[in-house]
Amino acid sequence: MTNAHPDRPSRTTYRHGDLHHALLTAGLELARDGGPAAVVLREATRRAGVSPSAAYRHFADRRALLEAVCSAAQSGLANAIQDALDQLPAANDRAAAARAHLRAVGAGYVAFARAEPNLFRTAFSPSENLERAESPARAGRSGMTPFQLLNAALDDLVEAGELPRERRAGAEFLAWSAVHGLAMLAIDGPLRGLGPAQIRGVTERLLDMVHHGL
Amino acid sequence: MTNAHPDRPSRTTYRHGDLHHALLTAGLELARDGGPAAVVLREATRRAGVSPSAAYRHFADRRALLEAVCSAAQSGLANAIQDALDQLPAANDRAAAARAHLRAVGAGYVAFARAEPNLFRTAFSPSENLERAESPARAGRSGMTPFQLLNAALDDLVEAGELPRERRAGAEFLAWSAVHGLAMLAIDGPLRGLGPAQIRGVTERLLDMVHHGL
DNA sequence: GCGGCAATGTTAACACTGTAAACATTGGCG
DNA sequence: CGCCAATGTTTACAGTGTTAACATTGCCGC
Repeated sequence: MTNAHPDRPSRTTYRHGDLHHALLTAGLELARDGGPAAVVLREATRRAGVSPSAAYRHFADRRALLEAVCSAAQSGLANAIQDALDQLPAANDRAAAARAHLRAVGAGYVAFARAEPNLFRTAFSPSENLERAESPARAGRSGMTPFQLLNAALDDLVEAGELPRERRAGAEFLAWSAVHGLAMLAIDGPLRGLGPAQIRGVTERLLDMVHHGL
Repeated sequence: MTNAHPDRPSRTTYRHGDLHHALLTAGLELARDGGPAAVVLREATRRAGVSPSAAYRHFADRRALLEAVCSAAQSGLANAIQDALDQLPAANDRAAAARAHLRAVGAGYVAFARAEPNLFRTAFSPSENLERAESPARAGRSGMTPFQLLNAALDDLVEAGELPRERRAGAEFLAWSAVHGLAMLAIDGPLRGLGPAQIRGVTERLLDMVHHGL
């Protein structure tokens, strides 16, 4: 069981063609079912049908690959949030729409953590990481990173008159803290055992807390 | 630099005496300056002045050692919270005291994360972990785990009439989510660069949010 | 007291990892 | 068309977790 993809079509050309992309894809696959610790250089090269050292032509070291995978995972998170936003019904009440907007961001965040716990863990694994929360590599199809999607929702809340402008600054950290913490509890913590409906319930309550407390 | 403790007093007896404890201590030291990934069996045995395989007489595998270290780290977190509680001035206002009680738990939590980021990361690293949030091994000098200290604070809040009893159930998850998330942002996230005073400020604001939103 | 057993450590080995240096191949540019 | 830079391979080394076979010795029952 050392090789999940024993004999890949075993390319005939000497050059691979798009090894960088192949390694990233393999790494993402490894992360999806194994978390950050499972993204291993040699296994990635194996799946790409290439010798171990070949990876060093495209990534400085294992850490560099892991960070690329991590960015891809954050991009997936951004898409999950976007999914939640897309399902938002068109509302005529501006204020209610803004509130729903913020809630959808939180709900999408937690939903992704539950659907892809290993990718979620990977997205937030390496230190020196979250710092660049706005790197384009972390963006989803909307072109925005999870952090930016959250900020947009908060801005919307202000413009809708639902959040006093003087409380806007820093609010993203409060909201993010709450949602991120909940996501962690939901996949690794005491909330792990709960079913989807219950998780949704706790999430709603937490979003209430954020809304009232912000 | 493969061995930080080159020639330990190199015991004369064949038996070590308390290898289990020595390994755990070494593991904790490794975790303190290197995080969960740095707690490595062979290095721990080296520091204990013992051969690599000896560890297997006391821990099933590396994971088992890591989990023991993790419990110890949580115990440290419990003590940090207790420190914050101990510094609480004796108040005569029951309600204010209960509010301060909860805030102290949150503040101690974040303070520990900032003071010992690697231990904090270790405390919450292995999956299958937070589940047993009440294991005695995770308790601090008060005999309570971080989770139990939080619950006690919330109970106090109810008894002081500051939290409606019907909103008590599950409140621990909301409060924990917020504080835990903030702690993560403060050590690995965008809040990493902030100074102690600024972190205290954000923490206060977050605790306001929790208090108003609970 | 003492003999043997079970607990504890040691040695040696295996399979795996990341990484570097020297070498091989080849696409494309002058 | 020939050469060079980019890309991939081979080989090697140090480090890791883990196991099996062996060594030592504290302690418990006779």
